[in-house]
Amino acid sequence: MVKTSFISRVTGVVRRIPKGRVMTYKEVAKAAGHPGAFRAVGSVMKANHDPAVPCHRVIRSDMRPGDYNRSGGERTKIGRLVEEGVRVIDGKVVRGKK
DNA sequence: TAGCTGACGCAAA
DNA sequence: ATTTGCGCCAGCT
Repeated sequence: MVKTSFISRVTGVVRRIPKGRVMTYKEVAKAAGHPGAFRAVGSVMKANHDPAVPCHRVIRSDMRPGDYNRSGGERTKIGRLVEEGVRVIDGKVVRGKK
């Protein structure tokens, strides 16, 4: 039972994100086969709250954490990323190197 | 069924 | 550097 190609691909990609690593919405959309569907990626995330899909590891291309939910937004996401081993400086995500 | 919104991205001003 | 407009797909009203 495959919801839609897009959702399956997106969830599959996000699920493969290793700990301490983050991927931008654009990268995920591209990896999912829809390089221009970064909007849909976000929509799918909130609509599909799958525990195996660490949506908090998906950030914006601006290096900002973006939003996670309406109850905390960036702050909640930042704390989660930091616990995973991702360095967040000045509200911006740093991928292991600077 | 149709229309609007949204956890976004990029270009232009 | 910041703001505005446009484009994209899926989900909700």
